[in-house]
Amino acid sequence: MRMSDIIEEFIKNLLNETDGFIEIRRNELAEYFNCVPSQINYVISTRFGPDQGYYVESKRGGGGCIKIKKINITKSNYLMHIITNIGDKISSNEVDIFINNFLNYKIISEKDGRLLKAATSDNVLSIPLDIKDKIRANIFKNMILNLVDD
Amino acid sequence: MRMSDIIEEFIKNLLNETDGFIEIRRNELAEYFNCVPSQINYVISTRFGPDQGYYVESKRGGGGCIKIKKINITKSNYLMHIITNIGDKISSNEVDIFINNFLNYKIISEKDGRLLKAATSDNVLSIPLDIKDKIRANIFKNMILNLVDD
DNA sequence: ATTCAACAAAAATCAAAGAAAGTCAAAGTC
DNA sequence: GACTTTGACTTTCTTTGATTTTTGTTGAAT
Repeated sequence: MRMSDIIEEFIKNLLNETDGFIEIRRNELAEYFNCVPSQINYVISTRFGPDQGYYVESKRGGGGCIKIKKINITKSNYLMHIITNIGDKISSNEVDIFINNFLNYKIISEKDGRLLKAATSDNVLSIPLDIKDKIRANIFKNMILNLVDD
Repeated sequence: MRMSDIIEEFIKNLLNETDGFIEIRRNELAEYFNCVPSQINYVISTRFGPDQGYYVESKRGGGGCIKIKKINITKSNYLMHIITNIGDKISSNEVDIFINNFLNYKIISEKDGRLLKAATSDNVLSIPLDIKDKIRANIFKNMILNLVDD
């Protein structure tokens, strides 16, 4: 398992134990996991962005820290937000993260998750790079639209 | 016996031992068999496609891997039958007919029908004609695979 | 008591290196 | 001729580390 995944899980566990709000010391966390501090930034920027339903704030300098808040969302709000905020291109990895978050928030079922993945994964979409991410965005949005109200 | 056949058998054995789902490291496997990594791709693409009842997904980069899932055919041979009989290309119209039939026979839910449609419709797949129907077949088959067992 | 400079303590950034897997076509086999 | 094997090259994702930016602290000068 990747270090990034472990850290991600750790943070999500923390969030679950604390009603959705935590404050972490970047350096402490990095030391705990025996990685460089900037890895924490990597994890946060790839897995805890606003599109994933998290609000992040931080402060540098002495006593600095990173605050992460899990945004409370309703299903249709959230999905609509995603749809309107996805640009006209999206990578396989980004879609993956979205799907995982949907599952996390229990917004979609496991089966819907599998269907979304099956339709957007890189293996399945074996088309030229320059259009791949566009088509993926298309498919993804269209599918999500059909999940909004039920 | 050919190398590819040996690898194929090896993977199938793994799948049998693990309830039909495995995660492999391409490089490890290649090293184990003393072949070039891309041979693994060859084996997978010729023997573990949707037509053979396997769903495959993978991830690159550090910690990457290939996941193979065997779909239990006996549970729902109708859908499997469809998959194996769709060629490597399919039009939007044909897909629609399939979906309607599925619905008619209550093989899938309304929602799944909508998702299938959303991912395969012609306006979503705005790619050159020569590859469009191929990609559609790919998406369709892989989605159906994921409807088979639950 | 206030101000300012120097220092220390975080966190952010960004690019390079590393670690997988994918692609494609040439060469080899049967 | 169809199927396999091989390998050079590409793409994707992660890890690492040097450098920068921001914030807080301390202590001397006014």
